[in-house]
Amino acid sequence: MEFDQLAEALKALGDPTRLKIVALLQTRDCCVCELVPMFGISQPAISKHMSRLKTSGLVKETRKGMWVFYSLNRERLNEIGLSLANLPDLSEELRQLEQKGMLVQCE
Amino acid sequence: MEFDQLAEALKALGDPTRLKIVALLQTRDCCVCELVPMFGISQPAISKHMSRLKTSGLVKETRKGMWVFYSLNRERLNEIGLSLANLPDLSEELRQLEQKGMLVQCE
DNA sequence: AGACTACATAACCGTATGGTTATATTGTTT
DNA sequence: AAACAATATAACCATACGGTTATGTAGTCT
Repeated sequence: MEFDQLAEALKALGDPTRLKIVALLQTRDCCVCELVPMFGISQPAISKHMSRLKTSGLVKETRKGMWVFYSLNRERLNEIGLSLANLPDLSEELRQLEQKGMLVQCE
Repeated sequence: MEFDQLAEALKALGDPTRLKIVALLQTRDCCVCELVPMFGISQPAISKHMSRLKTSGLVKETRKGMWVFYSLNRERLNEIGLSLANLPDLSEELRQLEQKGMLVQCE
């Protein structure tokens, strides 16, 4: 995964409310009206959080009558964790920069 | 790890520049003056990024003469990855909320 | 059709963020 | 001591963020 995309995903997870929502969705799917009383913030606030989680691929929505059920995209969450545990090796880029003299080796 | 603390760490990683710095530090320690030309942003900008990474425990600094070498705290990075892969199970909290009737079970 | 419910979107607001330039601060060198 | 180099801090700025209230939209139920 590219840095920009991974950073975007990490930023989506880097909010306590969204992080807890993701944890909740591990247990079971939830609709917005369930999440509102849990977090004590307004319905639009929850909607925006869900929208952001959806944009970064962490959550899928399923319309069911009036309700919109959000479910966790476990593969995506797993992928982010793996990317974080396995960040790209930039030693080659470092070597090239050093060769071009663009990199001062301090010490 | 608590949600707030983990979210804080994820937010620290949720910036492309900082994420790439962390990846670079996997290869070798760097001082600020090396990072500046790599990213094409100002020295204070790099300093602030390093400060933030240090605050969230992802990076350690070692003063060596004029330079400050930053090194990756691999344990910390690992810990964050593990926390993300192993988010708390909130099923008990969900159950309690349902018992109190504070949670509408939709459908 | 009309009222109601769940959700999304819009407009707004205070604060955080990521950058800048200017100015300490600290160590090195002559 | 004076000049210089590397880093940090301060002050500032535009944009992003996380919340709010108000309003639109779509499905449900008499």
